Amino acid sequence: MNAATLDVTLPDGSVRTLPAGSTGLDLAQSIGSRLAKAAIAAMVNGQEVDISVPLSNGAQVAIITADSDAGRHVLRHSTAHVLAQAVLQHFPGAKFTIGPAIEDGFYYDFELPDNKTFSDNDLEAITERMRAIVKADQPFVRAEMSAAEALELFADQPYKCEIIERVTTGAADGSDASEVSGDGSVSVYRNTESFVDLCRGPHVPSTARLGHFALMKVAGAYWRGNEKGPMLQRIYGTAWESKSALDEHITRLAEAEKRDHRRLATEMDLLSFPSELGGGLAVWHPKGAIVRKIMEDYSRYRHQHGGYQFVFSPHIANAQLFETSGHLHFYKDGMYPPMEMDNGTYYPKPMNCPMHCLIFRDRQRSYRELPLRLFELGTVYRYERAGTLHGLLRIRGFTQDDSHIFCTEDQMADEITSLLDFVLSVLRQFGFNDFEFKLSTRDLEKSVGSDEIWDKATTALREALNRHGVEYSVKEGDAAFYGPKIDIDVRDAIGRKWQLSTIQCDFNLPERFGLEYIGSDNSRHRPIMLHRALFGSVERFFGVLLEHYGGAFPAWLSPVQVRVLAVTSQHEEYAQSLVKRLRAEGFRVDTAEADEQLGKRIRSAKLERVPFVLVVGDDDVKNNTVGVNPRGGEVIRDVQVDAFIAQLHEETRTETAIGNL
RNA sequence: GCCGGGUUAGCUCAGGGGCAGAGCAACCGCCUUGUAAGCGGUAGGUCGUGGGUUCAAUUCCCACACCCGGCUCCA
Repeated sequence: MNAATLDVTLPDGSVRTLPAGSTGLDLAQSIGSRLAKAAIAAMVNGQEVDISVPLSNGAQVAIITADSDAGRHVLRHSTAHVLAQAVLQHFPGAKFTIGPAIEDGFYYDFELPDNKTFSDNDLEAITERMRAIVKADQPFVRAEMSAAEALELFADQPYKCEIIERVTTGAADGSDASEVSGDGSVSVYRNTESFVDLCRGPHVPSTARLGHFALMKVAGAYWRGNEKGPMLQRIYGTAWESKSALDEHITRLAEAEKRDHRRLATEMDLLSFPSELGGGLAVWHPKGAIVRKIMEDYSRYRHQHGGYQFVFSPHIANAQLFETSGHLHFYKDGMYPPMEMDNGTYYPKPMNCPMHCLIFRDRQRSYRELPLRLFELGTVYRYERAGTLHGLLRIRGFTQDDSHIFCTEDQMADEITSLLDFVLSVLRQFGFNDFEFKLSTRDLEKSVGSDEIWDKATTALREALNRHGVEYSVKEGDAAFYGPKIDIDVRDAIGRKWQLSTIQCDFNLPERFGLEYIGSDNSRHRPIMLHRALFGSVERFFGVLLEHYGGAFPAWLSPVQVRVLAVTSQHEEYAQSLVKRLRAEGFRVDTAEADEQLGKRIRSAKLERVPFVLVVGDDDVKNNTVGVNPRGGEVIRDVQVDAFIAQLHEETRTETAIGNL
C-alpha cells in the first residue's frame, strides 16, 4: 500500500485496496452496486460505525445490510430517532429520554408537557409526521463533543442531561447503551437544525432509508425502570427493511393472536375466569379439565417411575409455619391476607416447600433414605399485583408440580444431572424440543449460606449442564437469596420463548427448619434441598401448550379424540355402536346427530380441532368400515374399523400407558 | 401497584342523552344429507356494579370490580 491507498480485510479474508479516505460506502460500492444500495452501516474492527466513516488502513470491515439482524437493529434505532423528532414536533415542550431498538422494533420514552398522554389519534398524527421526515431525506450527521458541550446542547432536556452526567461520573450502565458508549465520550446525531439526539450510533445515512415502520402501541413506563421514579409515556413501533418484511411481521402477530390461549380457552370451552371469582382465578370446564387431568396423570405416572414419593398438604397453614420458613418475612406481599381463627392466624400457602420440610422433619432421617424425593401437585395462592395478571400465565391460584429433593452435598451433582434428564424427557413428550438453559448465580447483596456451599452448588449445576453438553447462559447475581438455580426456557411452535421448568438449590429452608439426617459417620448433617418444578404451574403449562399447538392438541391430549358422524339418520345406529366400541377401547369419542348437513358437522368438528372425524354411511354399515377424516390430513374411505382402532392406539401409544395406572 | 384503553345477547363486535343492533351460536320446523357454512322461523339484554348530573343515562361525570396493552414485580 502507499499513502494514496489503504487496505481492508473483508469477512471472507480477502483484502481490498481502496483510495485513502474511502468510507464503508465506498467499499460497498467497489464490491457491487447492489451491496452499496443495501448497505446501511459498517462493522469495522468489531465496532459498528456509520457507513460514511473513513476506513483506516488494515481494518477488518464487514458491510452491514438492512436485511441482517445488525442492519435491522440500526434501522430500528434510526426510526426511533424519527419518532422522537415527530413527537417533539407534535408536542412542543416534550422531554425525550431513551429510545432503543428492541426485538422486532423499537420504543421511545417521553415526558409530555402538562402530564399529557398519547392517544390513538396522536399515533396517527405522529405517524404522518414521521412519514414526512422520511420523505424529507434528512441526513443523520454525527458529531462528537465533550460532556460539557453536550450538557449545553441539551440544556432544556433534563433526561438527556442526566444520561450525560452518568457518563461523566462513570455511572452509565446497560440501560444507557443505546445512547452513549461506555468509554466516556459523547456523540450526537443531528437530523435538522432543530432536531438533534444524544446517541452512540451508528445510524442509517439518511431518513430516506427508513419507512417500513408502524407505530404499534402506547404504554406507560417508569424512568430507568424505577417504580418510584417518574412515569413516562412510551410508544412502541416496529420497523423492517422492506414492505414485505413489515407485512410478514404483522401477519405473524395476527397468527400469534389467533393462538392466544385466552381466546382459545373461550372458543374451545376449556375454562373461564368469571369476574365474580376475582382476578386471576379460573374455573375449569369439562373439556379443559380432561386435558388437565391427562397432563396430571402423565406427570404422576412419570414421577412414580422416577423415584418420587407422593405427598399431600393442606391449602392453609398457621402463621407459625411461615414464620419458620421465612415467607412472612421475605414474601408477605405476595401472600393472601391472613384469616384470624380462634387458635391463631392462618394463611393460604404461597408455596409447598414448608409443608414438605415438615414431612422430612417428622422423624429422624438416615442418609440411607437420601435422596428423598417428595412430589405433590400442590395448589398455592399468591397475591399477584393486579396489573401483572395475564390469563393462565400469571394467575393467583395455581397448582405446582412441585417436588423437593433432600440430599447430601455429595449427591447434589448426580441428582441435578438426573433431574435435568427427567425434566427434558417429560417436556419432549409434550412436544417441546428446543430448550434454552439459564444458570443464575449468587447475588452477594442478598443471600444466605456460606461461600463454600454456594460454590459447591453452583459447580454442581454447571457440571450437570456440562454433562448434558448443552449451551447455557449465566445470569450473574440472578439467583434467589437461598441458592443458585437452572431455569429452562422452551421455544414453541412459532418460536416464542417460555420459561417453564426450574431447578433450584436451597440452603435456607433446611437451616430454618433445622433439617437433619444421620450420616454414615453416625453424626448429624444438614441436607441440601432442591426445588424442582417441571410444568412450573399446571395452569401456566396448559396455557403454553394451548398456544404451542394453537388449540390442536395431539391426539393423546385432545379433549375429544374422535367424532363419529352418520351421513343420515339411517346410519345413527351404526354410529352409536362405533361410539360404544371406541369408548370401550378407552378413547374419548362423541357424535353429532344428523340433523345438520354433513358438511356443516364436519366444519364444526374441524373448528373444534377434533383429531379424527369418522363419517359413516351406507357402504360403511354394510362393510363394517369408516371414512376417516384426520385433522390436517386427507380423507380415507372404507377403512376397516379394526384397522382404525389399531391406528388410533398407535397414535396415542406411549401415552395410553398412563391409562393403566 | 403505576400509565393508557376497555366491559353492549353464549361468542365476535357495531351503536349512541329519548323503542337496544348485526353475524355466528342456541332453540323450533322443513331438508335425509358421503367429507369445512342448506332454508325458514323463534327466543335471547338491568348495555360490568354502585353513586351522581339530567325532565330523561346504556350513552356524560365519579368510585369500584374485572379484562386488555405496557411498566414494575415474579422470592
